[in-house]
Amino acid sequence: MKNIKLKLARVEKDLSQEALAQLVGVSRQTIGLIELGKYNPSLSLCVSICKVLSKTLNDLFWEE
Amino acid sequence: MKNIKLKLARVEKDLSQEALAQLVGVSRQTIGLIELGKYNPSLSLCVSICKVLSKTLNDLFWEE
DNA sequence: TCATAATGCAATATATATTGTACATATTGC
DNA sequence: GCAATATGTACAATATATATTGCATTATGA
Repeated sequence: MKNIKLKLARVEKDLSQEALAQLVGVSRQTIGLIELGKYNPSLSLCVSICKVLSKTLNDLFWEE
Repeated sequence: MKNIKLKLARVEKDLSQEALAQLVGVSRQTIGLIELGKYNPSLSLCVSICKVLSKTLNDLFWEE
């Protein structure tokens, strides 16, 4: 399932996938694939993304 | 850093590492190593653990 | 319309999570 | 103290996240 919440949080900060990737320190594809729900990031990567986007794990990665 | 919160949540449910591992569908070592903070689980594994323990990602894996 | 940036997508390469097995050390109940 | 169970640890093997590159497609703005 796509991660819409991540995409929204990124766009809210006016960041491209590439810009976010650089801030987080991963490749652009990694961000793209996570948004597309095509894989399963590590916890530390999720945490890094959250911090860059000023969100928490529950905000971006928890589905009720 | 050790994941004390995970260990507490597990013990609260009166589960051994092995019992939790079986409920989650991973090996005992994986649970043990996560509690010891020796690695970096995948998001889907974190979510599975949370669900078994009736917690959320922020409860178990978010450090302020 | 054209140029450019942003994004999706695929193949291959590498790093690392996770497993299985096995053994050592703690811990707990008797 | 002893037996049984729970936990830490090590190593090799495997699965999978992530990187790299390159190209196709879709926006977006002049």
